[in-house]
Amino acid sequence: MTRLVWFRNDFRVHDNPALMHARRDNEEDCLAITFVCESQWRRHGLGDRRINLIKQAINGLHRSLEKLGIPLLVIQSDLFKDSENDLRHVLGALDVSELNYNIEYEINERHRDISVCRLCQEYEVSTNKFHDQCLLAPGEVRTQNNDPYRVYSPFRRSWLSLMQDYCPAPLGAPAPQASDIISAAVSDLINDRHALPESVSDPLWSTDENTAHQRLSEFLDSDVLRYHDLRDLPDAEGTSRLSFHLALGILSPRQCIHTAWQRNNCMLSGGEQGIDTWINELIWREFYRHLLVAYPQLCKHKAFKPETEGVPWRNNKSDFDRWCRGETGYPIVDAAMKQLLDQGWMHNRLRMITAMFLTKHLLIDWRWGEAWFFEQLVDADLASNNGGWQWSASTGADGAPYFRIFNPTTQSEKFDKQGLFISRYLPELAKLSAKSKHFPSAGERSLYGYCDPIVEHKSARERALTAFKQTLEA
DNA sequence: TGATTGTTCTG
DNA sequence: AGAACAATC
Repeated sequence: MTRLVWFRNDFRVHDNPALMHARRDNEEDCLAITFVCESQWRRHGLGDRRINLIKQAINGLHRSLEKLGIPLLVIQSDLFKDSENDLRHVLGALDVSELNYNIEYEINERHRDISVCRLCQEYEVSTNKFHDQCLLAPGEVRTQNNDPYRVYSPFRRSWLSLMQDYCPAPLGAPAPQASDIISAAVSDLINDRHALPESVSDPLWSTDENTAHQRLSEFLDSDVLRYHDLRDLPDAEGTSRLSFHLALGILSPRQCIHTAWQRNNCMLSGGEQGIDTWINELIWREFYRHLLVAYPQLCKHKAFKPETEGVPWRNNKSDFDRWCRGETGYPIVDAAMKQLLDQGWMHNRLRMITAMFLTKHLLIDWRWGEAWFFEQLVDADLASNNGGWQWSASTGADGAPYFRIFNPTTQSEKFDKQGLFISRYLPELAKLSAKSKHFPSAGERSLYGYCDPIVEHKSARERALTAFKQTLEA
């Protein structure tokens, strides 16, 4: 009998509940399986860069599993429904006892899993599902009324009290599997396949699990102490940059929080300020996942607040394109958008500034921006991306009130005081004084070849206020 | 996890 | 004039 462990968005061998369960003893052999559903991923909006990185992560996983004596069957399936057929063939070819996997919470993924479980029933294969994306599974954190939380602060309070200032230790990696346990059928199946072609590695984003562990310890050994003070400064590299590893499951949130908890004198809050603040960000991550599960409309391009569906978005394609390319004439916005294109990543403060600029100053539907970020980001994650966008657009559960509109120039002066980040991505402005970099004069723009502002701040702000006000207070 | 505007208080 | 504050968006 063979146990399957299905890797989906958890490309790691450490702290992987499904993998550990499949290797709980040596009674049966264990085969890892994963499906490369490129068309499905594109349909979900992932871009080239991220898809390439997933393939790289799969190849890395392949090598890690090899060291553990666990073969990985990589199947290229196109769409989810194709992967179901492909799984059927595997179940037909092998004597499978069980299928183990860690749960994905997005709607298409859940539907796929429902039909896969049905398929397993047909073949008398038991299915074991595990929560690995949150420390407290979605649904476990509820108000006294037994409702899901809609507001962050009370969610956080409740989350912390349920955790009781404790964080369970990560699971580690399973013991290696002896090669003689592997059944002939599995060997035949594996030998029949060719591996996923090695993709070009991305110098900025390592998919290697051990490198991620190193970065985590490094961050929590020193950088985190300045996290509270530096995390809002895009030029400072004050953030962990671990969102990518979390998004692909190269790291688990438990590994992150447990390491932080240890460094924080075994506290989840009320300890060192930097560590507290970082853990708080990870609780935001849990919050958005819990929301996604509690409110399925979030998976279907719906606003959390239905009344905001009436906002008269302008949806001007050429304005949108200028925003995407970083040609709005607001330096902090443009530098940020160029960082996204350059790195497949954007600093969190800049995500808020650019998102608010698109939805408020340009009055363009948050879904356009959400899709662009999702395509470009190496850390693209439906729950967090949607949560952030709906926060900025004031359509979300616990969003910014619609009248809280960032002034991009003020944000720039506050968080990029010397204009160093702006200079990094807009070298044409390098010669300007720090003061001018935040918003160059008309003369300075034409002198250095920088475009004119796409909208005038004050009138754009008023346009957005009016649009929201008429919609929400009608 | 704001910004703006108008008012009062300070020097 | 400019800080400090409150009301409003």
